[in-house]
Amino acid sequence: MPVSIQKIGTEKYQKIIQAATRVFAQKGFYNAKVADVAKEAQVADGTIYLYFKNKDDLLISIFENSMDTFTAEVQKIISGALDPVEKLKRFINLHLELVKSNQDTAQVLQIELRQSSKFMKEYAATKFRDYLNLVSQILEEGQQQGVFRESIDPMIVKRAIFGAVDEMALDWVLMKKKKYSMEDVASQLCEMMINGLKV
Amino acid sequence: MPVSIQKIGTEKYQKIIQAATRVFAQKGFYNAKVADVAKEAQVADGTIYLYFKNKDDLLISIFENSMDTFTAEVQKIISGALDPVEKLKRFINLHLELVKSNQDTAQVLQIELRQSSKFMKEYAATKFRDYLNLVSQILEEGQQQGVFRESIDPMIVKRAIFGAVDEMALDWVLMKKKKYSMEDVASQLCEMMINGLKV
DNA sequence: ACCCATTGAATGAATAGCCATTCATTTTCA
DNA sequence: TGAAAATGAATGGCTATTCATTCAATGGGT
Repeated sequence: MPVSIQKIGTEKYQKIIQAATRVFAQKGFYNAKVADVAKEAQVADGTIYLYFKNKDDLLISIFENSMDTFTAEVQKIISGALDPVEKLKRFINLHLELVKSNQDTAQVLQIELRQSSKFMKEYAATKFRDYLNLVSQILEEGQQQGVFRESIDPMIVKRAIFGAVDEMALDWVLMKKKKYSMEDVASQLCEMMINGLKV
Repeated sequence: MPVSIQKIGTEKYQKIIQAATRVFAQKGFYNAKVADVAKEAQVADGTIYLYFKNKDDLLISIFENSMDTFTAEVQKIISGALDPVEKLKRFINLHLELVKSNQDTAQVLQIELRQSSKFMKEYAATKFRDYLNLVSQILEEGQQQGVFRESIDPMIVKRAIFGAVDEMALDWVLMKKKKYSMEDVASQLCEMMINGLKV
């Protein structure tokens, strides 16, 4: 039986997605058994295949499920008539916040974004680009308004900013005993980035 | 037969390590067969096991082999009586350079280590910390000399800097058609970081 | 110079275990 | 009561690892 679109959003579909997210984050995609996911979701092994084509599809679905949401959330919070500096601050804070409150998902995304088959990489790249472009938008806006230096190249710098923020977020999540708070991280990042960009 | 220490550095050992690096970068650790590595190294499957305990050991060895070298190289170039700003510039340039000229290794380190077992993650963390601390050293030195702001926390910012630089490097490597040169990347990064840190 | 015994390296076919996926059967529920 | 959903034991494919065998180099004896 094919996996029909109407199964998405089903209670069981969500339960499995969430279980898979936890399990993949915990053991890594390749070390996780489908049976592990089934057990975590309190479901029979075969049930997974009523909702997902195969193990890969499970990973792709996790990605799809969350990436759009994250992009939309960031989009929402930075849109409006705020000044670019404020937008950048909000972006940094929100990204950290999103990672913090979706730790397992964040770990899975990180992994999926970077490894996996060619198909997935290209597929993921598109969704990822949308997210990244939220940053370059801010940068361009800042340049137009004369608050950010003209010499910076938004296409390059968007990645640097993302890299810094995401590395911090993931590290903070993976850190056993928290040596500093997420607020400290946010303010340090904001300070450095803003000063690094301003005219 | 155990893998004796004296096999390390052997011509065949190196040949296998290099083949494995290429294959893992190409197909990903979990999708690569030991037989693939053997073929790439022009060696029989069984021969691999004369030099490495198992497939995991191959991955760990790649990591060990390169991480120390990289750390040493960076250490060398930033030591000496240069000012911290110059050191930071050198660090950024060298890291980019290292990734550029060791693309397969960089991919294996970045991508594969993130998704590997808990053991490897913790093992890798040590070597990685050594590398990161080269950055915080620079930052502290800069603060002592009064060129970098006191308000920055080296323990936090070292990771942000690494994140930005490494994300750029990896992205540049993975990018099919290069939209910009590595020199552009370096100068953009330097500009942003230095301005972001200066008093 | 030649022979051949010894040793360690290398080979690759065979093994064995793992685990994704299937599907005959059972359960649920409308 | 029958269709849909769920189950989980059985299957089959895949591949890491092993190991009996082959190969090559060395050197001691003639």
